[in-house]
Amino acid sequence: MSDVGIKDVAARAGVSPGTVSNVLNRPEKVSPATRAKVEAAVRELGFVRHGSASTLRAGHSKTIGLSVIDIGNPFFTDVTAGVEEVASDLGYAVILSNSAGSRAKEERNLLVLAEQRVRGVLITPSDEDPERLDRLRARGIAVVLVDHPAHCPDQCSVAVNDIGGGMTAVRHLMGTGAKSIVYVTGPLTIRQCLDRRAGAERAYGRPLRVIEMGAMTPRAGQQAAEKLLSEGDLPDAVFCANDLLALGLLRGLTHAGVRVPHDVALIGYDDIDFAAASAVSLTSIRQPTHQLGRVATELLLDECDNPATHAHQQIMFQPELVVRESTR
Amino acid sequence: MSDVGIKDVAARAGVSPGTVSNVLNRPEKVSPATRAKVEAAVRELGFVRHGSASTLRAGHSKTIGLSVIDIGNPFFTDVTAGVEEVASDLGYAVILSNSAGSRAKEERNLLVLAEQRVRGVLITPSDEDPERLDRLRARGIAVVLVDHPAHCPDQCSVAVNDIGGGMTAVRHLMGTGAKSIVYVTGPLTIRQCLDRRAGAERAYGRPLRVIEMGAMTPRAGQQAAEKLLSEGDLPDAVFCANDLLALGLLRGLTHAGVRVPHDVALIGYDDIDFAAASAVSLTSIRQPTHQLGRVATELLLDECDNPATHAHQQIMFQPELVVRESTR
DNA sequence: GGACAAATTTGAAACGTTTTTCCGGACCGG
DNA sequence: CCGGTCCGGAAAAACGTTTCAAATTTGTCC
Repeated sequence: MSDVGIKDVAARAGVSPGTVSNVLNRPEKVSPATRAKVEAAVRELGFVRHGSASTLRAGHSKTIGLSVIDIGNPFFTDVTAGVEEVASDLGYAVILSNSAGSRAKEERNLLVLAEQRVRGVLITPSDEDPERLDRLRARGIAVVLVDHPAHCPDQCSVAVNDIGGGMTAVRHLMGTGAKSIVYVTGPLTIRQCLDRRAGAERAYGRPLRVIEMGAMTPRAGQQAAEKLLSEGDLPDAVFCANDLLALGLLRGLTHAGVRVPHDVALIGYDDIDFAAASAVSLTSIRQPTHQLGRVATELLLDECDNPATHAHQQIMFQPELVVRESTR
Repeated sequence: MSDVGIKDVAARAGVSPGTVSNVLNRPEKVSPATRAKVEAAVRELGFVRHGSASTLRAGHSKTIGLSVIDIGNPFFTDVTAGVEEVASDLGYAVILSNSAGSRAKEERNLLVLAEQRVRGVLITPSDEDPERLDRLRARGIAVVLVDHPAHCPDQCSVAVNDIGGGMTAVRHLMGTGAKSIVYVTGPLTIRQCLDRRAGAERAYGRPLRVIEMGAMTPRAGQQAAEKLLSEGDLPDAVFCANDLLALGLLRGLTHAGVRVPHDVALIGYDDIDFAAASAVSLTSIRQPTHQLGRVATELLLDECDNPATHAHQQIMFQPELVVRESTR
């Protein structure tokens, strides 16, 4: 039942295998009459093309790889959803790999992708080292950087302006009258955290008081609240490097009897779904996550399907302020 | 640079292609000396096996498919993370497809998976119709049902006891002294929502007052709060079919000045990360989501790699009550 | 009606592995 | 020292497509 090949279809339709292949791949090259015959045979026999054979002979596959840093983070989930949408529409399969913050795992995953002969790879690199990616590209696998600006103009990238986002956040806080502002962040080895701080300080005009946590989770946010409270003098406002931190912080402050936004204003980053749903809804910097995934995939597939006309682009989206209760 | 094949390696190592293949696939069949030579050649030439050629000849691939209903839902995200972990460990690639609740899209995705000749498929079916899956299995593609009990004993499935979970939830609420309880749910066409209600009513001893929403999102939860408030008499407790609904409801109630848990106790379902982080932390029914993904993948790969000894299993996990502030 | 061009279709040779059969030599006991 | 066994490695035949040149049919124009 399973082993219906192109030859069986050919026999059934009374044509040669080559013609069947043409019907499958260049329908316009074959006369309507035979095309109909072949399509009927395909349907009757339940023929399904053998992707591997096709890939082997044609030299390229219908799959792309997606390598993210943390599939559990709603940010990446949204990106992934966007990627899957576009890829699926164009008949591409998406091979998902999660580097889980481990450089070694990322490396292993890229090897698997190379073995699968993916057409291209979408990746949010876990560090700045471009060497692994250059190796992929040397293999003829297109690479598009996601949420990371390209380091050179010979490749595509899709990112969001984190410096601008940081500026917007702090400008908004100052607009509500905040004088003293604290920046609560994840590891400052992460480019996003760094850039957001840089933007924030540019708007602030001088260095910010920084609380750096080891992770960017609700739990870490709650710990940050304790730290903030134990340090004594409360700031007028807090800028968190992402919403998970902000939600945890919000909970920690509320518990200690600190009222948000009355005592302390609070702004997050990412505008994940839960930002609007928390007890005090969270002002945040919205990133076009879904769009990020979609555009990155479109760029990648354009590079694959139209290598001749493809022009590499480094796209930078602008984030957007979403004002809610936590800063009102 | 890219096109180093097994022959090139063979030439370099001074052996035949067949021997290289043996080193790659059955290292124990080849003498240590030649194995070392071949491995050196592989390293020097940067050889990467051509997965498609391998699949074509060997008749089976190193990929599995994962078809989920909504990649945006933290529940599925956790499952996906578990799947990816196990698959990646065993050298399998995961092709992700998101049916987004659409039967047609699910069907298209399954076709793509069939073309890719995946070894097996993990699927949370979007409806009860087993026909599509039987077709896959007729093709020799193993299928494991995720978060859905198998309808017949000739296949594997991994699910969580939703009836038991519903019972646990309502028993807990009654234990805190609640007399009147409302069930806030998503569409009752969804098996999970139905089962949870069934369990809840079994514990309650009579039909529950039900508020059925069109979606299972925070927004829908907030609308449910409005509905609840407009209907006048507040219950002692509310059981929500998932945490997203519960978080939205919590926000809606809090806004209206209703105190949780003092005026109304509240329990959710899933125990997503944000349940612990909300302003009033949420009591919930925890499902072993990550485990669900892991075990399902282990079953699938066992079925693929040891077809002889494999015994189909229908695994049913028990959910677990996590008590937090919203019911204290 | 014939000649030439265009449009279709054919047939066979790849693509890079795995697998199976087969062969030469090393090793063993008698 | 001989015959039989084993073991490691070689050679060649698949696997199911796509592709390309060649062959055939169809169509056009005088």
